[in-house]
Amino acid sequence: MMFERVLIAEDQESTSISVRKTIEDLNIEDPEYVFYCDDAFARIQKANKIGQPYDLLITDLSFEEDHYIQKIVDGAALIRAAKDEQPGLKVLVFSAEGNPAVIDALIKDLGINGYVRKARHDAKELRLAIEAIAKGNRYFPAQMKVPIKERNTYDFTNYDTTIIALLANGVKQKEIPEYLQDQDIKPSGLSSIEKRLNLIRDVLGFSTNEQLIAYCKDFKII
Amino acid sequence: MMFERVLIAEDQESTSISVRKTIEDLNIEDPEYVFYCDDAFARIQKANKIGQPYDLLITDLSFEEDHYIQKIVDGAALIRAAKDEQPGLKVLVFSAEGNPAVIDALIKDLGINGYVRKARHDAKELRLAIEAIAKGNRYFPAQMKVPIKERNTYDFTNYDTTIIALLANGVKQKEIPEYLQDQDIKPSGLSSIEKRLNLIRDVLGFSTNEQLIAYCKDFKII
DNA sequence: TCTGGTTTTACGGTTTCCCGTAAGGAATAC
DNA sequence: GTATTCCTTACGGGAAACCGTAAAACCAGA
Repeated sequence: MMFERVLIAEDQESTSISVRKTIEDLNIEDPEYVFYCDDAFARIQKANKIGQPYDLLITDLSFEEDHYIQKIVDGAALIRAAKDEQPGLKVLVFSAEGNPAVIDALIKDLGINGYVRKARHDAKELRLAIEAIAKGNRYFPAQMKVPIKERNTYDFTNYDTTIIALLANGVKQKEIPEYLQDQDIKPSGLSSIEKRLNLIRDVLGFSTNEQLIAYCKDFKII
Repeated sequence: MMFERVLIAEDQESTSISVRKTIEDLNIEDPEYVFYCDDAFARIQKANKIGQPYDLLITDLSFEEDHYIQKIVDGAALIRAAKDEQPGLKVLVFSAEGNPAVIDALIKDLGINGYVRKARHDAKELRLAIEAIAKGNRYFPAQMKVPIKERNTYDFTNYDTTIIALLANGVKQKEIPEYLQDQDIKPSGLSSIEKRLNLIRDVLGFSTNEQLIAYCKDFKII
């Protein structure tokens, strides 16, 4: 039982065209497509109201900002809003993001039904993913089963990222307490900050703050 | 006078499909396409040898690594190799990369003829760019004229990036001299390293190494 | 080979960071 | 109320980074 009503949220025109083509190759007529998250949500909302809800949302994760100010600025927020409006909506994420932690979070927190990485055989994969989801299955890249072990998992709290972001902005460690006090963030003592950084470095096996910053940039933690 | 022989180097299948479609819409028959840089270079080389060189190369910048080990691993290297083989070859870069410094380097160092950013209206832009290049013009995003001023331009040498990469890997500053000696990189004195870092931070207006690492990660210098 | 200039290195003082220990404070249990 | 525990902060010694200065090495050209 193939889908009938599909919505594509993807800001890159060229990618959007390809996705549409893949959909049409599956004999799904008139896939709808939008370039902004806000538009996507508006359509989902309206379709749901008039009793003709979408069967599947295919969405990118990162959307470029431009002069049209948007309420929903990325795919994760769109999925959250969409599921809120229509909990049963199937969601397939199509993104270049390769960080397992990010994908894992989407699966766990947002309950997405599939993930296809923009990569060498993405068009073929997209087709397989849609077919799988149509059958009630889920579709995730094969590597997804492995990487859970290899993660030196440390859950960065808001507190952690605040401190690390300050360091990355050139604030010296001993100046951080005043910054935290300004924003009423506790603990603000220099010792607490030192301890925290020490803990993080220790858990991740790092020896310097420089290494930590590099890591956080690589994994988009800051 | 439109192009006759076009080669597309793009590893994302979905994007490749769209680019081909755009080409065909311009009445260019049988655009060739490859998913690996090495394949692209091999075709350019062969075509040149038999006296039927390509008119235009459309290439991405970043190519995903997989189990096929490649000699040429990114678009910049491909362009360099291609221009070496066939200096007159027109090159259009089609990439998600938005950093003006990167694009500028391509224009200055590699003499590319056009750049289209993977973004909201990229398919339309791609068409315009191809038409412009076919007429002997160049095509670059409108914003390209502005950002030259806003750059705190510092030209990172190999030496600089080596040091910074070591820092980002957790090597302590005072340990760096031995690393450099192992690789016969001079100067290797701790003082020289300190001076160099001091200079870089100074030019860019940074106060800490952490800030420098963050910057280098953001701009893909390391 | 000498000389002038540049680059590299060595050295010291100061600041910052690192890290262990202990003192202070707040919340909870008894 | 006070004991216990947990979290936060203060302190101090040692290591590393920072930064200016001066000595040493290097490298032209005469």
